[in-house]
Amino acid sequence: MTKIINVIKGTHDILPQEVEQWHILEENALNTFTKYGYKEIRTPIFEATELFARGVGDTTDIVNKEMYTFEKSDRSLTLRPENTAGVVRSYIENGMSRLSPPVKLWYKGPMFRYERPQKGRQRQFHQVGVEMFGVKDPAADAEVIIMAVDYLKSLGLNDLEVEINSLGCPKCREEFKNNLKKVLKPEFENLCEDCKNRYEKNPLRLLDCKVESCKAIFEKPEIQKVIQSDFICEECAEHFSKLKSYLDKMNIKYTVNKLLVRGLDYYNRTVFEIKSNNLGSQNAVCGGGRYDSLVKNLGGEDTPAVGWAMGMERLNSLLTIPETKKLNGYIVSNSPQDALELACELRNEGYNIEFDLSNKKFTKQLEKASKVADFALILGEDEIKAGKVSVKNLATSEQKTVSRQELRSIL
RNA sequence: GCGCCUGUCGUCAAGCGGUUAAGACCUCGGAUUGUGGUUCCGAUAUGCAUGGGUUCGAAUCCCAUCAGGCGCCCCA
Repeated sequence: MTKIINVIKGTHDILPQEVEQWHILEENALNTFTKYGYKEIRTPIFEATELFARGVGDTTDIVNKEMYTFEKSDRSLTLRPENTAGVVRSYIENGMSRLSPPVKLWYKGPMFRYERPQKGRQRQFHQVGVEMFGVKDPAADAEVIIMAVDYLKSLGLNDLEVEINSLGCPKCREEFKNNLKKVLKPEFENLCEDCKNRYEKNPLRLLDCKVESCKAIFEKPEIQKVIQSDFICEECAEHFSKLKSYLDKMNIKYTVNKLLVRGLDYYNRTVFEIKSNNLGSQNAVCGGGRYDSLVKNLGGEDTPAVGWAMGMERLNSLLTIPETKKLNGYIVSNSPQDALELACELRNEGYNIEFDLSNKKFTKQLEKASKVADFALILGEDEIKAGKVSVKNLATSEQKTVSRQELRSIL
């Protein structure tokens, strides 16, 4: 037997029985984001590798080990691992800084990361996300978070936890990093391998380590003192406290998590995640924050921005599978020509109609009809002769023989 | 990239060294030549992820590869 070809590791088919859920995610996204004045943007699935190296940051895991990069005509191209860099590129390239701020954009689509697949993590996955450009005020941060919660509510997801934190600006963060490194230096040799790595790469992440011996080290008073200190500068602190008060006023429940640090380099000040307890270890459905220097770093005008992305597969696994919709009618007939005629006629008027194309036995056709449709439209010899059709309600077994015009009032 | 666990029909599975590889659902056919959803019969794995090895004998034991699950890292 010829060998079959399988899907690539970390990718999967979205089968017909699952696709209805995706429609729900997409329709609710369009409706919710439109309410807030967002417009959809669709950017290419691959971009210049440099965009991600400069945009996402070349010290990040995403850029260092997770990108699908290939060469074509002497160019280095990469399948997008996330879409913020692409949207920013488009914002700059299309002169959107000339539009009156805020510029509000949303997107959905596949992203690619070369990672070890597990639940809630695949190599090709889908994100829906939003980006708002041009507003420095924390009202923007608040609105974006509120919209995320609103969207999740529209999907029936009410009990998710919103966590927020402030990373400060590059300047105050640098100071904190240095203090942290200084106080941890004597303990460096006692840290786990991962933490030794993080010490150089991203000291903020150290605090989140799950290894017991590391946790014990962090408990030491002189280290706790640094961790607990409010390292962010006055301006950043004000931004953060305004955000909190906006959220309070809008009755958005959240917790401040000082250990919340996002792995993408472009974030500053506000970062947030929305988590679920039903997702295993990949428990964040939504992640985002402010990235005030990204537009400038990619060659645009200095433009503040804030946004988030949600993993659609993760959202999906939290939703209950909707029942598949039944057809309006299934035509039962041994005359394919008449069945086809009636089917086309009704379909043109917007009805969902199917009929048997292989001329199966009457009982088989009716059995099929009962499974997939609300009504059986029986078009036998007698009906054809009389120019009528017998309509059977498959839930109640009621059956009437009617003219084709009368049919519309029943369906 | 690392650690632990798993892999039997389209799906869910029983089997744990010698069986004709259970069973259920789905699908298809029949009982039922124009009346379904109930019922009853029947069909459907020369095969146990793939490749090696151990053994008189392997779905069952061992090794490798591939794939999946969980955790770490990281992230949506």
